[in-house]
Amino acid sequence: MARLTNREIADIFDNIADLLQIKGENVFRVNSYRNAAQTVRDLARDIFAIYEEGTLTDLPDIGATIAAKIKEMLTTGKLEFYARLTAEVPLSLVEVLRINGVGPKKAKLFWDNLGITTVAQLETAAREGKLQALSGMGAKSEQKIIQGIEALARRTDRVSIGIAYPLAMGILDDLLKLPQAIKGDVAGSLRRRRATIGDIDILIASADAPPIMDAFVTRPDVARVLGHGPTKSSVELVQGLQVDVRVLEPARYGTALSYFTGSQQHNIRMRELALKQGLSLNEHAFTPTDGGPEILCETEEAVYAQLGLPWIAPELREDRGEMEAAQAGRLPHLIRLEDIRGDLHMHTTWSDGKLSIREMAQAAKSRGLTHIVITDHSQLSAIAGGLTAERLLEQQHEIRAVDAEMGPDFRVLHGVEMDIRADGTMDLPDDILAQLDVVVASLHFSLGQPREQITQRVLNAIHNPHVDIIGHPRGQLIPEREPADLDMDAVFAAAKEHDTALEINANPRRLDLDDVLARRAQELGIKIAIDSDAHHSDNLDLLHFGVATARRGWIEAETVINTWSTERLLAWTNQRKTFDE
DNA sequence: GCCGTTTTCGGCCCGACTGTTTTCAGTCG
Repeated sequence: MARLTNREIADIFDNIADLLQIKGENVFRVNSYRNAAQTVRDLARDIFAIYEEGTLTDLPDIGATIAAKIKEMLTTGKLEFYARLTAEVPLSLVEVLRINGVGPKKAKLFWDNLGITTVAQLETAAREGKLQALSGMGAKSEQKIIQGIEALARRTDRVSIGIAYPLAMGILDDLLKLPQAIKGDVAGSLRRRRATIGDIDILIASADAPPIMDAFVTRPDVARVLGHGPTKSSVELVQGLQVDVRVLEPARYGTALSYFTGSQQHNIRMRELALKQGLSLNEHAFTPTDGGPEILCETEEAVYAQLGLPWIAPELREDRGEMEAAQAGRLPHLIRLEDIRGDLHMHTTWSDGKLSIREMAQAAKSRGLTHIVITDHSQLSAIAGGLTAERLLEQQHEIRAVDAEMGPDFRVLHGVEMDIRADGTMDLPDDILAQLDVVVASLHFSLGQPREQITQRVLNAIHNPHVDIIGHPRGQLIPEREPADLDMDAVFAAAKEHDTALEINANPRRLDLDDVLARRAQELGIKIAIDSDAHHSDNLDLLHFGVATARRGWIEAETVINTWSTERLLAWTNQRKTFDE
C-alpha cells in the first residue's frame, strides 16, 4: 500500500471542510479543517516522519482530533470519518463549490430541493430554468450560474508567476497613466511572489475611483466583467486570468496595501493582534473598538508600527511564523537581488543556448555580476546538444580566452550541467570533472522512477566529490510536471554531510527547490545556489524570481553561494574536491 | 476543532459587491 502523501491528506481535509460547510456545520469547526489542510500542505517534511516522532500536535492547527485522523490515514490508508461523511454528503458537491457564485448555501439549496450533486446536473437544471423558482434565486442568479459553469470549464488553474508578472505590470502601468491615479502596486500573491498565481490583484491610490474602474473594465484585453463597483472591480482577461482592482484614497494606502497583499491568514493574524490592542483593522484604517477616531496609515511601515512590529517583507506573509519572529525581533535578513554576484548555471550555443560564451559574459557583466559559470549540457542530453568529454575540454579553451578578454573585474568560469543517468551513474568521468571550476549535476530523464531509485541517483551525485551543486533538484515544471518523488530528508542529510549546494532554479517554470524546502535546507545548514539556468541573455533577468523564492524561504545572503566573491567560490569548490578525496 | 503573557471555556477578521431581498444573505477575497 502506498502511503498517503502530505498533499493527499491536505486535500482530504479540504474536502471535509467543504462537505461540513454544505451540511451547515459550525464555521469554526470547518475552518479548523481548512487550517489543518494548509499546515499539512506547507510541510517541508514527509508527515509520516513527524507522525513517527509523535510530534503531530506540535504543528499549528493540529490538535488531538485531527492528529488522530492523520494517524488513521497514515496507518490504514483510510479515514472512517471521511467515509461516513461522503456517504452522507456526496463528494461531487465539492466540485459544485468551484463554480464562481456558488457557495455552500446554494449548493445545499440545489441538493435539498432538486437532488443536484454534480456540476453537469446543475447545468441542466439551470438551462431548464428550474433554479430561479427556488427561494433566494432569480433569473439573474440562474444566468450567473450558467456563466459560472462555462467559466469553470474555461478557467485556467493557477499560472506560473512568469506568465502573470508581466501581465500584471502591464495593467498597472496602464492604470497609473490615468490622471486620477496617484500611485499603485501589484498586490496579492504576486507581491508575495508565490510560484503560481491564481489571480492578479492591483491596488491604486486615488481620490476619484470611478473613472479608474471604468477604464479598467473597458480594457481591450478584458473578456468579461465579473464585478464593477465604485471602488472594486473584477474582470476575466482574454488570457483566462482574473484581475481584481481596488481603489482607496492615498491617506489609507498603507492599510489598503497590507490588506490587499495578504495572505489571508497573515491578515487574520494582524487583525487578531490589533484586536488585542483594542483596535479593529480593515483595509481603510485602524478603528479603536471603544469608539475613538480612526487611525490612518499611509504606509505599510506605519501599519506594522501601530502593532509594535517591524515591517514584514511581503514574501514572508504566509503565516509561517513571521508574526512570531517579528514580535521577537528575529525576522531574517533576507537576501536581496543586489547581493547576487555570480550566476553559476547557464547555457550557450555549445549546447542548447542561443548565444555565444562571449555574448553571455558581456550580458552578465553589464548586469553588474562579477562572475558567471558556463554550464552546458553533458552528452546524455543529446537533444540539447550535450557535450562529450572531448567537446567539453575544447570548450575550455574558448572559455579561458573569453575570461582573459573580459578583464580582471569579471570572471568567466568553466562548468557543466552534468546529467545524472537513469542507472545512477554520472554522465562524465571524474578525471574530466576534476578539470572544471564548478559542476552542476541535474536529473533530466527518468524522473518517474520510484522513490528509492531516483533518490539514490541524487545521493550518488552528492557523494561525488566533484559535484558542487544539484541543479533543479526535484525536476518539477510549473504547471505541467509534478516534482520527482525524492526523499528530501535523505537528500538534505547527504547534502549537509558532503557540503553540496542545492539549487533554487530561478526560471519561473521551475523555482525548484521551492520556498518551503529551501527554508528547511537553510535550517539544516545546507548551502543554496540561485541560478538563472539562462539559455539567452534575456533569461539572466529571471534571477529575481529565484531570489524571491529564496526570500519566501527566509533565506539570508550568507546561505547563498552566489553572494560570494569569485575567489571564495573557487576556494570552496577546490577545497571540497581535496577534502572529500 | 483549535487555542491560551487576560482564558482549559468561550472565543474564533473584515468589508465590497450582487441579487434578492424592503433590510439582508450569500459569496468572495
